[in-house]
Amino acid sequence: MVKKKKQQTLSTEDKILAAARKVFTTKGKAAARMQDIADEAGINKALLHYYFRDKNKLFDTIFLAEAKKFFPRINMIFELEAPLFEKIEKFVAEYVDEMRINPYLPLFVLNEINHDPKRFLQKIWGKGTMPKPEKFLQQLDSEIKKGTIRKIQPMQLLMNMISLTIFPFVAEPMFTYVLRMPDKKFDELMEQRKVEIPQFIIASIKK
Amino acid sequence: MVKKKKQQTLSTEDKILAAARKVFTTKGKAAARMQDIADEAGINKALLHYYFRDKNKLFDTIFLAEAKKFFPRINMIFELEAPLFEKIEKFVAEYVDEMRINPYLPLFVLNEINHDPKRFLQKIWGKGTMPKPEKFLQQLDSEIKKGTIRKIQPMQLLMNMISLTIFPFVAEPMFTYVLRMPDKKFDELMEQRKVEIPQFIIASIKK
DNA sequence: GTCTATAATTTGATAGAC
DNA sequence: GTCTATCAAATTATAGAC
Repeated sequence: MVKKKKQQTLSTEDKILAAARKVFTTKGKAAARMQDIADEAGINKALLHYYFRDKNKLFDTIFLAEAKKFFPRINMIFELEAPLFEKIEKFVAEYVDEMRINPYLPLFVLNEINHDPKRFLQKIWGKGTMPKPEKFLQQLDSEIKKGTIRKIQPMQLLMNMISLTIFPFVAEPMFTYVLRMPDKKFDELMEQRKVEIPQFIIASIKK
Repeated sequence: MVKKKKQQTLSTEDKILAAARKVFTTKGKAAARMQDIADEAGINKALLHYYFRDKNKLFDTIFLAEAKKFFPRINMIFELEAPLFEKIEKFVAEYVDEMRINPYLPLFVLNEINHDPKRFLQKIWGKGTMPKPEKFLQQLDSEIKKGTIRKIQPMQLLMNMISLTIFPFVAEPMFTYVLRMPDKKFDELMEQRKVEIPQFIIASIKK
């Protein structure tokens, strides 16, 4: 018995959070209006300030929650104990699943980090969750020495893996336009990529 | 004799454009302040409005110029008449060079498109420059049939190529932080990618 | 063309009734 | 907790002198 709510109706706080999430992630922090959020939540501005003192506090709450969906999965591949190819498959599948649900996620997070890196580093990201890529990079080194995969700079391979997985979601509007692709077709392609990306990587590095 | 300017000092209009470009691309449209731009240009706000009627007009001027640096190169690979592997190398090298000079470029463009796709499609992108990927996709099909490269969905390969090339620049702040990488090291890695990416792709698809 | 001063508008935030 | 009304601050835009 985890959830106590018996009603389907959300609490005011939850309505605000859902509305704020929608407005902030689609418009960005600077362009988001407190009035937009109030309208979206079906309440008035004063109530926003009652629950969350000001716009910055509300934004931080949302951003932190979204960043937690985005980053821990990168961490995961660094921590996970598994054979290399299995790790790659798992990483790609998890990320694609997350982003098919929340396609706005990477662009929102990357953009806000870019606009205010210091705030992000100091206030948002606690030192406890600092990712440690060393283990994964060492695993790559070790596989190269064993001769399982061809010689390649581990850092480059890591970048390739992350780029292949995340970028299409960052560039969705561009892709659907440049390639004249309906949203449904795009979503199908993303689903296929859970297989396509690991295949592409492994075909490139396996000896 | 292309450039007529004999003085090193820029015209007021050029100073404004340079300042606006810097402020818009680093802060984004919504967070950019006319005062910031005036300060950066070393003039006052009134003069901004004298040269460009309002913020929207100024922004459109900047965005259009930046988008033109970003998109035509995608178009290039669609139009170019060359063997496949050569095309890939050329595409990657051109893009990486452009983005090493303007690392902010892809995130700025993709973000503003995302925040207002209709404005972008209707006002900014003329139908004349509409990219036509068909030729490139057909070339891939043809190479697969010839047996030069393994079976792969052309659309997926195209996405892979673009993702590998552009994403690191979108995610620079994340990479330099997560991988604890000084800016100089990042720039070195990007230079290497001009070779690394074509190698990575070709190793994956060549038969 | 360029400036100072100021108007007009937008927007975040608060006071106070219910 | 929730609302209406209002204030205060920030920001775009203009008027008018030089």
